[in-house]
Amino acid sequence: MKGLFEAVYNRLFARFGPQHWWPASTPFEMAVGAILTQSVSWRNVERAIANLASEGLLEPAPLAGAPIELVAELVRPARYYWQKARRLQTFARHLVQRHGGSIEAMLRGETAKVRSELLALEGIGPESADSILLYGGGHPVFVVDAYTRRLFHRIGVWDEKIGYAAMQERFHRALPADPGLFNEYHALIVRAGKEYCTARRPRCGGCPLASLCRTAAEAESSSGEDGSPR
DNA sequence: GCCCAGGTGGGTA
DNA sequence: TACCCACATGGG
Repeated sequence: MKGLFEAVYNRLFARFGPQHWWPASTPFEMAVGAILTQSVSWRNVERAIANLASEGLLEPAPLAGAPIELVAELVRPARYYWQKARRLQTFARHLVQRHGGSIEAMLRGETAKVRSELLALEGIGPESADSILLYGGGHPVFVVDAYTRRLFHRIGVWDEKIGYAAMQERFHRALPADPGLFNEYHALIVRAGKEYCTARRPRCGGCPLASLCRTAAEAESSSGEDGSPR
């Protein structure tokens, strides 16, 4: 591991410890969560997953065969529910038709091949595909997301408008291709992001990365010049 | 009442 | 390539 990427990891791990990701009991449930969590808080995803479980739909074949009206109603808490119901069934049907209903079978393939297979499915973009590869299949692929973009932008590592592939490449260059490390690092970024690095009002006080961070430094200095009380 | 959350796909210039 | 928008719930 090199430079800033190593320093950030060490600080986050020292503060938060192991995150035990992904929060799911099977690879298929993990993939369902990856689709449902798109632009939605995890709390709402948990409700949707519990609803699917209560109807026995956390398996590829039953989910693939269920009426879309039922699936949509069950995943309603996860927002965009018609769209996500369709995406879940597209994924489940792909597993049934191409892999005997086994996500493990699909994930046994070579990384680049499985990735392009996932990306070809409706509703699975780079982040969802990489999450499924890493957290569902143990492939050495670093997952980046909105928190990663924001947090490392505020630290001064890259521009706010950097794309997914460019961010991912920076991690792949800086880190050894270790799935265990990638797993923990991404989870730690999300943990820190939720707690300290939110979009509108970051809470830099107490953030383990504050001494590396421009936003935190600005908040600190401006409190002594312009924006301060009295 | 307002903002935002572990994105993706489709459209336009 | 670079933006813009639809999708459409629940919590702080």
